[in-house]
Amino acid sequence: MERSQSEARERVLVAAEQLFAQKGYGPVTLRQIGARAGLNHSSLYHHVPGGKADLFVEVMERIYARHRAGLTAALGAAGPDLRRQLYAAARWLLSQPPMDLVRLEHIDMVELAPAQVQQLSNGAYAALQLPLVEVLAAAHERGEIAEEDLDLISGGLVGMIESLFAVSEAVAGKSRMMMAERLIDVMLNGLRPRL
Amino acid sequence: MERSQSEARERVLVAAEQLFAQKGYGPVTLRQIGARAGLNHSSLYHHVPGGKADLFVEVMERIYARHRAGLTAALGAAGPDLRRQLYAAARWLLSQPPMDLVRLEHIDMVELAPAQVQQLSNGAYAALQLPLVEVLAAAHERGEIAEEDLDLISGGLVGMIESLFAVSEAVAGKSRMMMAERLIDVMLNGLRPRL
DNA sequence: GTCTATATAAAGATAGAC
DNA sequence: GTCTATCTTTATATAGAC
Repeated sequence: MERSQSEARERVLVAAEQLFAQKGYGPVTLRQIGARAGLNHSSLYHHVPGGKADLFVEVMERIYARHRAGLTAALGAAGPDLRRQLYAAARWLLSQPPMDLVRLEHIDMVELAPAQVQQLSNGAYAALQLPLVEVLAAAHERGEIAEEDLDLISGGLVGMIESLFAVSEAVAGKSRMMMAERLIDVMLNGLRPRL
Repeated sequence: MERSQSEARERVLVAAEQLFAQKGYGPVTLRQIGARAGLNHSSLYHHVPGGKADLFVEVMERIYARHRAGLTAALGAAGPDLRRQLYAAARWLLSQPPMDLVRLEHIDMVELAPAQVQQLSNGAYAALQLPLVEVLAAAHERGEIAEEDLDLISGGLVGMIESLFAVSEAVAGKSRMMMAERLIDVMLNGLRPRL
């Protein structure tokens, strides 16, 4: 093992994951992470000598890995129908904390070193875009969708679904998943009436 | 005048607007705002006695007012065609700093008092959704769009366009405006081929 | 209106005892 | 591995001179 794969270290990573996913990089303090992991904040440096920034990058990698696995599994379990696949992707994304890639790009990453920024950018693309691009490519080959720029489409879909996290379900009067399904239907069929 | 409408106060509000729009609430310090306004940070309390939180709310109200006016003007100047109207809305949104409503809802607002939260939520809706809902309603009456839930559609459109702020134009190889136009076309016509 | 000086709190990080 | 204690910095906020 290349790192101290202790049980306490795992607790630290889980605690940091919950807090970073919820509030981003800046607002989370090492004392909060330590408290949630049952440790004094100074003990974190034993498990993650690189400090807060290194901890954030490692935790984001874990989040990306889970998203990539979760999205791929959801898409695989949805069967061959594109609409059901996109529903499944939405269900997965809405089951997780918001990724808020705009915040990540414009706020969190500003505080990190360039190499860390590059690492996170690549991870986000592989986790959130690639699985969707694959099913879109298959649908494109079947002639079900016309558009060729699948990166653009997958990004637009993810952005639209994630933006539902800004909507209060109480105010909207329906669940985010219901809203996501209608928006996906619009993306598939278009706002303009079909003849 | 109910407040000290001095020239220095205006400089403070402009400086705060730029910084809050760029980084959100937490990461911005009063010292940064003061420096940009040419004032010691302690002098800010003369112009905004309520401190950082009050300053943020007042500044966000100004941002909302500008968005509402800018969006309405852009839509009006676009003429009667829905596609051109949506293009104009995208051009406006992409000309301004990201609003990042997910961050606002899940991070910034957590640090504010409930009354301030309510005020900001209402302002965001009136600024970003209402102008779009109006043109969508007109198009709906002309029979150009089938979907009835116009709040959902306008929210999805805004979220999709704003999510382009997470995309590097250098990586994508095209401008955000070009991407926005293609996504709007997809929303209008659908991914599925029209016969 | 603006400043200096300061109070108070909390952040990231390190040293060293156990 | 974990702690206490501390260093250093920086944040919001206030008091009071000018």
